[in-house]
Amino acid sequence: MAVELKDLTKSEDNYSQWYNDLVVKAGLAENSAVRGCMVIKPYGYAIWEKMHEVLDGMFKATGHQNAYFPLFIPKSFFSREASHVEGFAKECAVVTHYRLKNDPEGKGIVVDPEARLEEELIVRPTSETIIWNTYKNWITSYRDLPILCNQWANVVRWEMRTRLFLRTAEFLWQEGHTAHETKEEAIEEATKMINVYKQFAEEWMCVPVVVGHKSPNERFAGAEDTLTIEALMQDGKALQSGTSHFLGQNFAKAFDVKYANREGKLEYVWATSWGVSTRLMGALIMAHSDNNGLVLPPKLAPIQVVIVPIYKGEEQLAAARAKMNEIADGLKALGIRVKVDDRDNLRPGFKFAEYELKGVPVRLALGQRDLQNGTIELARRDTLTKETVSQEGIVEHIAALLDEIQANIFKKALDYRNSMITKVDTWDEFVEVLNNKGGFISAHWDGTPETEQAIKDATKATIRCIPIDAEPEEGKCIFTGKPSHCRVLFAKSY
RNA sequence: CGGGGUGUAGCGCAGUCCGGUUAGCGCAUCUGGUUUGGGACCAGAGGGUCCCAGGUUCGAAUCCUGGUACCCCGACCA
Repeated sequence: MAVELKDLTKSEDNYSQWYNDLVVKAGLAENSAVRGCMVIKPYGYAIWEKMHEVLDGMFKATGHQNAYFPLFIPKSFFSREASHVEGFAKECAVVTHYRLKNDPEGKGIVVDPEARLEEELIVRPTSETIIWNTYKNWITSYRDLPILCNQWANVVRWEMRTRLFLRTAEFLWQEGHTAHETKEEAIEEATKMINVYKQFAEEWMCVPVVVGHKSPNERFAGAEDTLTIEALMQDGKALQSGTSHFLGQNFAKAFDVKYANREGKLEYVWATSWGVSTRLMGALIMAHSDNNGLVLPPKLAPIQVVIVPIYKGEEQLAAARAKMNEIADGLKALGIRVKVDDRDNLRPGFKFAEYELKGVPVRLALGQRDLQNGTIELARRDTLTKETVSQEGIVEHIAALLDEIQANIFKKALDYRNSMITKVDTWDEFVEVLNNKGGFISAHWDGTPETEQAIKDATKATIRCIPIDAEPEEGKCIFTGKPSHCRVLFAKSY
């Protein structure tokens, strides 16, 4: 296998090449034969599957139910909400025909021109329109509300430029779509779900995030307010990792979804939508990985503990195997995901390197010495340290250690992130920090889209969010000098 | 869509400028043996429409024309 990652020089141009290399070599995913799409390999999918399972549990615990809506959306649905169509029109895959046939000139298979659809179908880039067209039939009275649905699905966005996990033409996600009686209830729902995402990112992925509002420029097409969780990658760029939108009555009006309220009057319903995608995989990889490969938080690692035997000959292998299985059984009894790697054709050093590349949190190595002394070698992926410990109580020790590793990975990411939030008050400082340090820049902004655009044009930095817990503070916009009432976070982003 | 780069064995590449035996190297694979506490070694074997099409030539991986795919940078991107 001879895997060697290119040197990780953070915040250099080759960071994305390094990331790409890592994703492929760690066996997570690769580019597919279809432009801009990716193949998620079993190891990568196992991580996603775990994320899916945990998030799904969190959605259900907050009263949501899963449902499924069509992949294809009639073109006409799309144009009902003006800003929505404007936001997505440029990146839609369109189905125009429904049949192929043999080329009469013998050049293989061609699209049958006779089989043109009367109305083209859009491959969903997001499902608001088809879902609201459906909700219309489900809602007549306040007694039908709220509707709290979530969909796990794939969507397609024909982006001009793609990156594994971060921006692929097709990606997996979940999208929650809820309908409510009142504005307050919808806002509360949108807030609740962004906090679910924050909790998931921090407690499961060990990725600290800032919760905040998007500026109007960055808002979802069709939303009145977009809440976001913003994470920081190791090269100092921000990654929008999940969003929750308060849609107001925009889609209800576009699809004419009214309900009879408690006074018997017809009103439009209030809506939210919220989603996270396989982009979270990119966040997980870019937030923690080092030059030896992935560093996975124990809670999401498909393999939490791997046991590698060191032996000479069949007899020693058999002896090691017996002890390894005993320890593995003990770990499994505590619900720990453990793998015994007794492959006979690979040497220990190779296996060590391989599991480091794959980010396995804890590695045990068991050899003759250990069998004689009742010890075992224990290596941590997060700190790359190893020690020889007693086999006595090893199972409990590891159970506690996994929690410690989880906490340590988060702390490391949090310390880094906090060290990369820089307050600046002048334009010169802003440019200086942006070019030399990166990360989030906390600065005053006059609140206008024009200024945000001008800053973006000048520096490529955008407002990542207006933090939800931002303290009111009087100041002057770093670009125009006009008055501002709170700081916002700027960064370059993926 | 612009700028740059690359298509040669499963993977990574050399060879291309300056055309010339049977297209080569490393890794991986298979066989046999020795190994095994940080990416093993020896011996042998298998594996190729040199991205595609056309052209020039006695002869093309190499030169010419056209096409195509992928990668990086930009533009673009709730």
